[in-house]
Amino acid sequence: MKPLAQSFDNRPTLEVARELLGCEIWVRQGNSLIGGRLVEVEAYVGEEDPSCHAHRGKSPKTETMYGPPGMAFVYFTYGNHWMLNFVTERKGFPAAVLIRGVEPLHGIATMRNRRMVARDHDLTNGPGKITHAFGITGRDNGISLRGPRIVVTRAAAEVGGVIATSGRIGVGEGHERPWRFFYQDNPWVSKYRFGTKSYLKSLQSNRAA
DNA sequence: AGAATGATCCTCT
DNA sequence: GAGGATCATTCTC
Repeated sequence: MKPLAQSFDNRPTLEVARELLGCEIWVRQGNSLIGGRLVEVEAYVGEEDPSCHAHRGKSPKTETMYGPPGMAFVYFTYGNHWMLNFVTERKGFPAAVLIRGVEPLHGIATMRNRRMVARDHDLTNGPGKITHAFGITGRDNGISLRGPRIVVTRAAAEVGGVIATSGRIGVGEGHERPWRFFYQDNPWVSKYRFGTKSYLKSLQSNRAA
């Protein structure tokens, strides 16, 4: 299980995001090993990006994003959910890739116990679902993605499928940037699609509030 | 299939 | 106090 090299992470975030598709994430805890393939990601790039949490500058909350590449940036949102990000670019430049969709490869019984859903493609087809299924929480913020607990590796074999892009989901200003990358038609891609009526509606309610 | 709603709580101000 | 890079459930057609 060979982790991605630092030279992989320390590049423009859009390149890293695009190439993270097909890579694998592995989480060890005790005897259990959970693994999956990344099928949907989003890039958040620098203080100039209005959707990036670092848009308002450095704070204890965003500090991990300013750190060296190859770390896990984990934060809490909407009362229930942890979000897992892959920190990119040089130390001091805040950028990260949000992991939104994962295709389960290993430890599926454990995921089912945690998630309690009827269909396997509901196990990990969304950012909050992934952290729940993999057992990732705020305790993991700032730890390395080169192990020992969490390891991100290159794809074991060539992964087929058409790669598509779209605007980012669930964000207000900046949503129009096509910085979401995913495998078209993969069942583990999250359900909320850019451009749907419900998505546009959520934008309106965000503005009203 | 699409739309609406409530859950629920960590982190910073 | 307020703000969320969401999810499951519960409706409606």
